[in-house]
Amino acid sequence: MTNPAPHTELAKQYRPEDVESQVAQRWLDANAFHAEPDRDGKPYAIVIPPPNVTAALHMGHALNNTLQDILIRWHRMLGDNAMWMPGTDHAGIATQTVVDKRLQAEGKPALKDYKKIEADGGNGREQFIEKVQAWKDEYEGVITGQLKSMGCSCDWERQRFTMDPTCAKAVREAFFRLFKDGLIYRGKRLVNWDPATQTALADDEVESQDVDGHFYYMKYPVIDDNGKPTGEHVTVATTRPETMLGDTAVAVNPRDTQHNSFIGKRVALPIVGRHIPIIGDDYVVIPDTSGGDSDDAKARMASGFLKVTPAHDPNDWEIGLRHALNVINVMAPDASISKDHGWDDFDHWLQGAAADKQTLDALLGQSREQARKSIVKWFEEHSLLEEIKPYRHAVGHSYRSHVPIEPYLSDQWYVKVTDDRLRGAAIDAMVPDQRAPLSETYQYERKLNQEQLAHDLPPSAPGSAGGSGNSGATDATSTSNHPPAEPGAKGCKDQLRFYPERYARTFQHWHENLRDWCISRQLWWGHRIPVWSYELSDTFKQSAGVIHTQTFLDGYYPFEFTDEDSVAISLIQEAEEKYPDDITVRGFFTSDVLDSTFVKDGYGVDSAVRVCLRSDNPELIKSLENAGYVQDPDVLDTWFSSALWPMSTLGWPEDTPELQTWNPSNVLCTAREIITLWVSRMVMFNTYLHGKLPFTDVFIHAMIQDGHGQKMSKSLGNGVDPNDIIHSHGSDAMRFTLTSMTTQTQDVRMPVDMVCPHTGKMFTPKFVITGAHQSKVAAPVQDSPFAKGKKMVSSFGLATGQAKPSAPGGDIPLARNTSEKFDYGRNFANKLWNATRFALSKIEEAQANEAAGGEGAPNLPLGLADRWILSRTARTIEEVNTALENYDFHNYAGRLYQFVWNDVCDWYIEAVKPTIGTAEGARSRQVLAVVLDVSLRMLHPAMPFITEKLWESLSAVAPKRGVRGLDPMENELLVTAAWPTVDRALVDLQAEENFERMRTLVTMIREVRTANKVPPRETVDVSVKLAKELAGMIGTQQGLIESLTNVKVVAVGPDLEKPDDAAVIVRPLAEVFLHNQLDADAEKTRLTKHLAEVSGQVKNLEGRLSNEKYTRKAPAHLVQESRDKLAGMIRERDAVKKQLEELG
RNA sequence: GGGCCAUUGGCGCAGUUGGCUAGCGCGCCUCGUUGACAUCGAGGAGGUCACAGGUUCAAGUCCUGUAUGGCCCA
Repeated sequence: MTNPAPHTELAKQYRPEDVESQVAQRWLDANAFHAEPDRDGKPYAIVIPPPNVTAALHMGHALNNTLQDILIRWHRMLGDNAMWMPGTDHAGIATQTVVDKRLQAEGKPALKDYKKIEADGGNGREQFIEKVQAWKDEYEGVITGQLKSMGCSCDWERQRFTMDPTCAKAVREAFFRLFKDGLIYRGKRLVNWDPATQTALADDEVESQDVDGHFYYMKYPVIDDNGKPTGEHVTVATTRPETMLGDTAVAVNPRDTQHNSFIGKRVALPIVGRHIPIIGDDYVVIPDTSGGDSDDAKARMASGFLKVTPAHDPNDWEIGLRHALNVINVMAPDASISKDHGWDDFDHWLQGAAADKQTLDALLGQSREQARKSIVKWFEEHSLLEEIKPYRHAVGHSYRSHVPIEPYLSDQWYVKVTDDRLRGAAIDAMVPDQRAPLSETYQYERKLNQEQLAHDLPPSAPGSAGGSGNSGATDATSTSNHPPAEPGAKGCKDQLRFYPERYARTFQHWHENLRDWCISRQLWWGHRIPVWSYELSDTFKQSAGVIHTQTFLDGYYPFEFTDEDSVAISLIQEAEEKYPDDITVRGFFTSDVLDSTFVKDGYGVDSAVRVCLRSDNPELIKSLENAGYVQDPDVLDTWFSSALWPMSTLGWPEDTPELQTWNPSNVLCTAREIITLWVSRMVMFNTYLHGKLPFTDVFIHAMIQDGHGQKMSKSLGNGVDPNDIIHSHGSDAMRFTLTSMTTQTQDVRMPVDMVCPHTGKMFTPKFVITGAHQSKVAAPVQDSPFAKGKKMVSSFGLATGQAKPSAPGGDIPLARNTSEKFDYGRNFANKLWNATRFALSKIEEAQANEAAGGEGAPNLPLGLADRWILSRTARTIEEVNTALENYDFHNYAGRLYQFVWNDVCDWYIEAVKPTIGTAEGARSRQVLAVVLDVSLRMLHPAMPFITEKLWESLSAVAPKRGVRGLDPMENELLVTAAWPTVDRALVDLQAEENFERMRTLVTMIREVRTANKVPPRETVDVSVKLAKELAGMIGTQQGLIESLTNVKVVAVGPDLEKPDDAAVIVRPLAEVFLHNQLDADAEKTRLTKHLAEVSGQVKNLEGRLSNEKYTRKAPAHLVQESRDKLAGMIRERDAVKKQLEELG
């Protein structure tokens, strides 16, 4: 043992700041967190949910990582080969936005300036990415520092970042394989478009918010075959009048008897002049006045006529597909009205009678909000506006920029997650007892998909990873030295289990209702899509009839190529021969043309040759680019790389020892919002690409809310930095409190207080209401309640930029947050500290006496208290194990809290205090040492710093604890010491029972003393009346009872008479007489109350037992229990009654 | 609209397959500091378990409905 640290070094109070860095250094020096695949022990792995590099961690992360650390430390102590993979996520859109905002705030060139540089042929993209990279480096450092301060025992040597070369390689390979297998496609579809950041978003990046809007009722004139108005009108109802510019039909429900006669007629679109058909479609809501459902708000709002704008509404898009309608996009990417992004018939209809060129010209360039006003005004002025009704409805908003999403027609890349090889595998991966019966819709879709796959794929490898896709010519060669996946991912079936299990339903439901995943993002920060495209010439397009998506391919066309087309195509054919493993092509000249996913799925057609490269081959890329191929400018959705995290961090696609050892990992710890975003995708990718699950258990923990029940968020600045809590309470206190607060059902509400930077004192800040959600947050600037006139900035002020703090020590510094919730953990840490300090002092004292010629430790028998606490220890180990096995962290912490504080400190230490320093206390010293040792070991995963420190001291003072079954293996550091094992032989029912009796007597005596106002320091006489068979046992514990209650027990027995002037306390166990201490009034009050209680109980029990049904039907042992209890209660009642009578 | 969850002393929460006098922490009241700890110790007060029905010998726990709040998905 180096540097033994005797108890004398231990301060009177636990001061975390003195201990944490010192202990952390010892772990570091021992490289205690590092694991190697070839080490002994069962593999156990956790991959960290990589925090975004957008900002520092908050309490939610602190909880998340504490729980992972508990599991990892526990398994490390169990002797498993435990590895916790750390790292961070690049968080594409979030980080790009944050950096752009900061650059703007600092008045430096920002994103739009770099975009201009790029557009002008400069390296703007590269320059901007450098800025983001710098931000990433900064925050990666901050986050790593926070995790280390928290004591997270990550394998830091293995730390990864989702965009580092290792992860990038995995992303590249995954994209290539999915592309090759036909699971990635390019489609022209409506996407969720964020006009502010000008990128597509996935469905789950859209938040729906209720908005007060209106229903507008606009009249369109009906025309005859010659385009002449018939004088009739149809009234369409819409919440978005501005999209009427792109209307290509009006729809009526064929079952709507009042309106279906219009089907087949045509209307002239006002302002635009376009002639559009009136079609019949079931989707249209029948108005309540026309027989529709009057309980349906939509039926009450409906007019019977639906304007159909396929380019600007998802439902209309579907209708458009069903009726082969034209798709007219009337907006630019910034959601302003534009004729340059797919409004191809703009000029065509200008001649029409209904067109209003002047208005149209004015509309161009207007924002969607302005355009709405202009168009409504126009309809009003032309008497075509029938009505406006208020209507509150849900509108999708960007989770990042918070502006309303525009459904926008654009070309994007998709992962075909609806393929049975992905979502089917994810559902099959669930353990059967958590899998509900599949929905009928899903079963139907699945059957169709499986039939299609059986047709498309070679029968030898159904659904196999790395199997060939649905195009013939280019996929024939699919061999490589990469790890083979198990066919059909059979090894993944029935393995995935959720804790708590109700989240399995969320997982399943999500998959059954899945839509394909849009993975391209029009951003710069992220993994660039490894596809080079050659846009085929107009000559080709026209020959193929592929001018715009409104025309679907439905037959053969005489293709015509230009010379450039031919060069581009032959280059690919040569490259495919030269690099058969590393290149995959999709496009019109391959067999795709006959067997195209795009056409078959009705997603439109493609007009380019698209080449995916497995890796960057500079020579090949150069020749591609010379031939006119251009790399896709987009990057991948962040979750694409996150989905590979459990594989990429371990070196996939290389078949590394790490991958073999730790994939699948054992458990993923996360919050429930992540189930759909991340858990699902990891399961699909790991299963498909590697034939294994990413993890077998998913533990979903609570979310941390602020004191007002609001989610902690970066934008609200109501998140609490773990370092603030570590500063005010210490890391262990934070960890232990968080662990205790996490139950299986409830989210955690944590009132946040502030620390005044001028005085160091805590106070509750002033709150203000802010933002769209009316959130309650700490006002940006706060007055110090302690130092008059002094001010400070809140974290909300900082996060929103509403206030700028001065440097620490300045006029208006930033205030740290804190919460008195953490007092719980701090107090507990202090208790543990002092209990150990006490034990060590006693052991050292005794050792000093022995050295000075005192007695050696004799082979004394264990006393009652010793036997009791050892029994409790054995039980506690069992209970703690069970709790941890079930991810029941609340009970893990709770049991240990109770054990250490109530059992060890309140009773065991108090019981042995009089003797522990003497020769007869030698065994108790050993027992205390062992009990503390076990406590420290079990608490270590939750409170690593303090336990490591105390264990060091304990080992220095008492290297051998000397209790059979619980002695530790020799080890220098607690972090790698063995987890305690249970010795059932230590469970001692007799000792538990007798100690419990002793404890009851002590409590009785204390109670009657207090009730009769006996000063604590006064030693008084008591006598105890109790059953003969118990008298002997109590007699042996007499000294213990006396020392714990400061009394003199003068008599014990069954036949004692109450002395005159004695106060009495009665329980089923015994009657205790407190001599010469009667406070008659107090006694009367107390006993009267007691009598009422006991009488009530007696009545209750008599009632129960007189019920014949109860005695017949209830289990016999319960009936007997009731009888015994009743007998005791009656004795108790009679004794109390008698005493009351004597008092008069 | 669909799904999930919650409602237990002033506050924050436990309460396993129905079965000991419904627990814990904070707060509150009374008392207590020369040796582990005042970040403490001893004792105490405080709850018709949201509401209404039902099942059962027995309901905080199971079932149905209602109310309120939260989250997720449309």
